[in-house]
Amino acid sequence: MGRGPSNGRGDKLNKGAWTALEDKILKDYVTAHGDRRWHIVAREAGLSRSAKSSRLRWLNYLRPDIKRGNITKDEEDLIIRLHKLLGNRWSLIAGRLPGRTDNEIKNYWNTNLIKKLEKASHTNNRRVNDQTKTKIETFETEKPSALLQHDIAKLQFLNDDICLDPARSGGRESLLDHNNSGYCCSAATTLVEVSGQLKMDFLVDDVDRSITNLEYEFSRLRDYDACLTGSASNACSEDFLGQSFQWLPEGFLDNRSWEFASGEDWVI
DNA sequence: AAGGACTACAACCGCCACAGC
DNA sequence: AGCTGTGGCGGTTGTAGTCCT
Repeated sequence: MGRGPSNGRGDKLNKGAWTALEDKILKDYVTAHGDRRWHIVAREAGLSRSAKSSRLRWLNYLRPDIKRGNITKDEEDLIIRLHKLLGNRWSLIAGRLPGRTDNEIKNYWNTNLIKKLEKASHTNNRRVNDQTKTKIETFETEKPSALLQHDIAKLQFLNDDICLDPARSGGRESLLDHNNSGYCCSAATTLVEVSGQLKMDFLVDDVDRSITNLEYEFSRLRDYDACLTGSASNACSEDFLGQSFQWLPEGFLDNRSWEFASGEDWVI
């Protein structure tokens, strides 16, 4: 039998479920001294717990701003959308759901949403052509600002995938996640020019989630657009400060009409 | 009522990034 | 430049509670 975990003083560390007394000790200590330097917290609070265990208990359970209770429908929708954009980056997703922890969202995803989405996907897949998994969704909108168009076009350069040939399509790539801020968009995959019109295709590979995701993704584009044009809130603007746009000359897209390409194989 | 299957979620583990030395 | 300590993250496990037969 190997040596058990220790707190540096030779004391054997507790593992497993936290007791109410341990919770109280930790909460009182962190409230008084702050939640930094966890090795000091663990040592000085008088808990026979590791720094890691103490930190996790505080962040996932004892923190005063934790929201207890069931995940709401709105929160669930947001989790699905964010997961579509960010993947298993639970801390980023949690950052967009006040009072929820990454662990809670991860658990909710693994125990509820995976099954729910698999079931929905199975149902919806029967509605589409079984020869293809990738769909192109129509999304009509008013013309975004030139600056946003500019940035979308920049993306195409970044991906080395700008194409004016509608036969080509790009892969799903991050659009706005320049600094791991969590603001990314996987929607703008292909920019094409057809008969003098600029079109953007949204490629989706998950039919049941496509519409809500496209709405969400496009709303993120609009948020981003608002930030660029100065019409957004400070909080939003701060997320995009310091971005630079230099791949296309100003005005490159200004005089083009703007729409999103219609899907050819979308089946309702 | 018993016990096996399933669910929910707290907690742990291993890995990585980063700062300080 | 390399080492060490620490914090943070995502994956996984353990287990209590619930459901089902």
